[in-house]
Amino acid sequence: MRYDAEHKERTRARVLKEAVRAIRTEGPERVGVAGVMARAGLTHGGFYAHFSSKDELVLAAIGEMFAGARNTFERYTAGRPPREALQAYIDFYLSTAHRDSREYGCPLPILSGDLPRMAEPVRAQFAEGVARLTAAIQGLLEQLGRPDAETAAASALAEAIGALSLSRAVGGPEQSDAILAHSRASLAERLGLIDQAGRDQA
Amino acid sequence: MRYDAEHKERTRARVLKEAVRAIRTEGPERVGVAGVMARAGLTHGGFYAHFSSKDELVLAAIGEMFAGARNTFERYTAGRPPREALQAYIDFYLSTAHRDSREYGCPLPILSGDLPRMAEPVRAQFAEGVARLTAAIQGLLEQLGRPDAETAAASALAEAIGALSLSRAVGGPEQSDAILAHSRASLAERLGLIDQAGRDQA
DNA sequence: TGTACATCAGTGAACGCGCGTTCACTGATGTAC
DNA sequence: TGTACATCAGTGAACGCGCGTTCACTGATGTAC
Repeated sequence: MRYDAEHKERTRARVLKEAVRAIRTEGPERVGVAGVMARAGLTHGGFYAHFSSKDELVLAAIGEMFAGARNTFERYTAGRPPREALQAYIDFYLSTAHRDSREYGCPLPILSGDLPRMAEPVRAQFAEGVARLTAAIQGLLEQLGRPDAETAAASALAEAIGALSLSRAVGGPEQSDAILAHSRASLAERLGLIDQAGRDQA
Repeated sequence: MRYDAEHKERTRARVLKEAVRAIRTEGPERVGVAGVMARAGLTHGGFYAHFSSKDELVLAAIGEMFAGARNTFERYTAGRPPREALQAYIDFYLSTAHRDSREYGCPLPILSGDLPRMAEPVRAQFAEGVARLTAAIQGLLEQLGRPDAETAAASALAEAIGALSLSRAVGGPEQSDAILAHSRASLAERLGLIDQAGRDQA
């Protein structure tokens, strides 16, 4: 290699990072090769030295997003007792900050609408992401001794994703804040958490 | 007018109907003027006799979708006692039939992902649709004597939308069916309904 | 140490394609006499 | 009743534009001697 061994890899990572940003901001159907490359400080022609097609880029970028989501879950829950861990993750998930920063948020609500039209490998990643997160929540609920942990986990995840999607879609800040607050209150009650922190933080 | 008075109106309705179909199937960003016109049995040039732009078409089509959704809610709830009405609507909403027929389903999960990128009038329609449906569910819960009807209604709607979105996004029929079943069970319990019908129908 | 060479990440012009929109036109139909 | 005319919904070629992809090239860099 003429450039040092990591050079190309670093460039690829930069392009990938910009692709993630673009998917989050514009949606997976609107990402453009030229735009992503320009934001990475390159011209569009060089793209094919790193990815064989736009579809491959999107697939890789979505993989990156799910890796990030697993990280986020870890960050909020690792080393905490189950009730506190659940509380922390839900408070984050249904926070106005999460709603407002599509750039760093959970990929599930961002991708769910476009997914039925996407290629199989992406759908498989998504399905695994859902299963993984549901299982993680279920695990916490089982530690709390809940007998219906599986149903409760699936239900909580569905509500969290639905509430976040709605709060982003609805324009007015009041209506949007209310959607998040109602779901935080409901989840706190259903899962036996304390809602205080959640309410105040909003 | 050279053609009888209703001729143009009927054509417009046909184009609009195809636009609704296309938005539901392909998503609002993918609808094409030429495609919609072709499905309506016309050539693309004639489009501008009916709509001044593609954006106007999309706006009108989405209006149509929300009108349909109000109809659907009425159909499942009108003339029924509140508990039965709620049960019927939720059973419909979280049915595999609803999941599988994007062509006739609720516009909220279909549009929520694309909405943050859409024009103001569309967002206003969406926000009104959410408010209306939440209020209708809240009304039923109040008739059932629930003190926290507002929170419960917002929470139930969020869960229903989230579960439907996830069940559509996830590929495998088992995982998808399970998501619906869990949310039906959870909502039935939370709202004091009987889940039998829901479980069996899936 | 200095010079000639080989490599290959990145450049930028060009391609075919589908899109939304425009526009001169056509021809089926209702109206006037 | 029959004929000439006016209307206008719908046609289809053309436009400019942005897209994903290709490709001949360039020039900064590492290697060989």
